[in-house]
Amino acid sequence: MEKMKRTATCGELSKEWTGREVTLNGWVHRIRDHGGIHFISLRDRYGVTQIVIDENAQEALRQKASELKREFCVAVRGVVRERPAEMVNPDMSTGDIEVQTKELEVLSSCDPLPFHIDEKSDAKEDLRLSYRYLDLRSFSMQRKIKLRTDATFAVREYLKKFGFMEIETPNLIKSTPEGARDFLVPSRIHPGKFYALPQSPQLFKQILMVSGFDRYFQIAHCFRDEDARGDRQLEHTQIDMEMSFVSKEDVFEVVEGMMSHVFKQTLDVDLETPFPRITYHDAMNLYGSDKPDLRFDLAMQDFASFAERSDFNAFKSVLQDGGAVKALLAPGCGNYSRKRINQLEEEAKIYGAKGLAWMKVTEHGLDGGVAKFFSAQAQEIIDSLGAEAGDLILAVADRWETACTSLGAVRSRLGKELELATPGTFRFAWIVDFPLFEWDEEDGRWEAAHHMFTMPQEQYLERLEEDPGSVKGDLYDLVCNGYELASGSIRIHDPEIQKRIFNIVGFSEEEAQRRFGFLLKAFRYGPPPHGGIAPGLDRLIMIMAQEDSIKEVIPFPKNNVGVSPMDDSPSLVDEKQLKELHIALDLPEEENTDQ
RNA sequence: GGGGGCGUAGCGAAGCUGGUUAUCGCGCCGGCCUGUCAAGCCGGAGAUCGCGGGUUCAAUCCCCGUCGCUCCCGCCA
Repeated sequence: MEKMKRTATCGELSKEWTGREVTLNGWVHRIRDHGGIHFISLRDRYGVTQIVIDENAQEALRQKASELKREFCVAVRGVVRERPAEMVNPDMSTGDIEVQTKELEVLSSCDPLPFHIDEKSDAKEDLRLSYRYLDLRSFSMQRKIKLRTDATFAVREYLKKFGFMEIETPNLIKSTPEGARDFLVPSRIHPGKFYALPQSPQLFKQILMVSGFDRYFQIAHCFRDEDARGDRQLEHTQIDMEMSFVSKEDVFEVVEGMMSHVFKQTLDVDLETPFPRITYHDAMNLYGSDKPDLRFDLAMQDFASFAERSDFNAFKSVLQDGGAVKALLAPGCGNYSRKRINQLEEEAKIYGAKGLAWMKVTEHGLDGGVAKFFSAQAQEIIDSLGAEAGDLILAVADRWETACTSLGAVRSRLGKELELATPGTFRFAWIVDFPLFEWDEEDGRWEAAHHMFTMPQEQYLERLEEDPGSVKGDLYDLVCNGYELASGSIRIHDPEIQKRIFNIVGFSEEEAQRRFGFLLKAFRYGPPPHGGIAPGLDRLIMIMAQEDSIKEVIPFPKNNVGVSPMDDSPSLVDEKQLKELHIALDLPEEENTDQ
C-alpha cells in the first residue's frame, strides 16, 4: 500500500493539477469499456474522477482494467490531463480533467452487488439495512451523514462558546419506571438486580446543576422500549441541555441561537428569531396538533355557533354534552369526489372522529353533504370562514380534543395533498403553556404530562390540589415542520412543591424515596433553580435533510420491529451467559423454537 | 393490542373479470466496439410468483391461515 497511497482525493482534482502525477484510492463507480479504451469513474467520499486507460497503455494494464468490476477497491497512479473541450462533462465537478493511468492496483474485489449504489437507492429499506455498509456508500447517504457530523460539530461549537460544559452521564443507571418502558440490563455481580439504559440523562443533569455545572450539555444516547415509528427509534440521540438560574426565556434564547448557528453553518439558511410562541391550547384549537406544521396556515375554525343554531342533531347533541365543533376550509377542494372526501373521513376516524361532515361552497351558497342543515346560515358561514365558490368545508364534532386532533389530521393530509408546504423551508415555533397533569382514564388518577419534576406556573401554585387539570406547567416544546423537535421544562427545586406534585399523582413518600431518593436527597443540599431542554438530534437532521424517516439519517438504525437486519440483533444468547446472570427464560410455547 | 399497504429473477416493477412458453427496465455472464461519462450494439443465463392449505379441469390472480417488511392508531413521563 505504501507505494500506492493516495496523494489526492477523487473530488479535488482540477485543471490546476494538469501535468502532475497523482495516486488515487477509491471504489470503481462505473466502467465504460470501449474495447480499445476504458473509462473508469473512481469514487471516494469527496467525489468522482474519470480514469482513462487508452491505446497507449501497456497490454498488461489494459488487461487488468478489463477485469475490473463495480465497487472493486483500487489504487490508481497516473497523470492529470485536461480534457479536450468537447469531452468536458459539465455535470461533474472534476469534469474538465481526467487521469491517464500508468499503474493500477486492485486493493480488493467485490462480489456482485445486492442493489445499485446510486445517488438514491431504489432498494427496499429492509435490504438497504441488511447491507448498510453498501447503502452508506451512496452519495445521498454520505451527504446525510456528513450533515449529521457537521450539525453536531456546530452544536458543540456554539454551546462551548456560550460556556456550556459537555459532561458524560452513565448508561447503566437505576430503573425509574414512569413514562416509557425501560431497557433492562441484568447485573452479573448482583444476581436478580438490573440496571436500566437511560430514557434520557434527566436526573443526572439535574444533579449536575446541584454540583454547580450551571451550563451542561451532552450528545446523549437515549433508549426507550416502545414501538417505533418513522420519527421514533428504540435508540436515539438527544442534544441534552440543562441550565441553572434561568427562566424559560433564557432557554429559548440559547436554543434559538444554537439552531440559527447550526442552520447557518450547515445549510447556509438564516432562521428568523425569536421563534413564534403558541400556546398548547391555540395549537390544538387552530391546527389540531401540539406539533403543528406551520409551513402552511389552513387553520381550523370554531363552528359551534353555527352548529347550535342548525337542525343538525349530530352536532347539536355533541355540543349539549360539552363537546366542540371544528371546521376546516379546504381551498379549491369543492370538486373533490365522494371517494376523496371519504378518504379524508377515514383519516379523521383514525384519530377517533365518528364522521367528517362536509359541504361544498358554490356561487349560490352551500351544497351537498350536510349543507341542508345550514341553509339558513349559509351566507354567514361563508363570510365567517372566508370561503369562496369552489371551496370545501369540512367539520368534526366530538370531545374538544378529539375534534381538534382528528380534523387536524385532515389538515395535515390536505397540506400534503395540496403541497402547501414549500420544500426547503423550516418553520419553528415554541409551544408553551402545556397542562401539567393529564387525567389517566385507565388508572383513574392524575399523572404528570411531562415528568414529575416540572415546575407548575407560579399563578397556579395556590390551586394545585384543587383543580389539577387547569394547572399549566413551565413546560415547552420546540416544533418544526410538524415534528416535535425538543421538549423541556423549568424544574422544581423546592422540596415542598415537589412533595405536593408527588401527592397529586398519587406517589407516596416511600415510593418517591425508593425511586428518586437520590435526587431528592441531592435537592436537600442547596439546589439552584434550573431548567433545560433536549432537542432530538435525529429528528433535527431528518428535517434538515428533508427526509421523512429518521432511519435515513441514523448510520445504523433498527427497523420498525426493533431488529437490525445487518447484525441480526436482537438474538438468542448462550445458555452459559444466561446462567451467569441467573436468568431463566419463560417463553410462550411457540416462541421457544423461534430464532 | 389494532388498522392500511406491500411481498413476482440479484434490484425495481408489470401481469386485465383465473387459461397453456410469467413480461419489462437495471444489474449479471459472453461477444463486438478508440472518447464515454446512466456509454452503445449483439447474444445468454437467471423465478418453488414469501410460505402452508383450500376452491377449480386449471391459481401469480379467488378464499383461509401464516411469516416478513412498511406506514399509522394505541404506546412514547
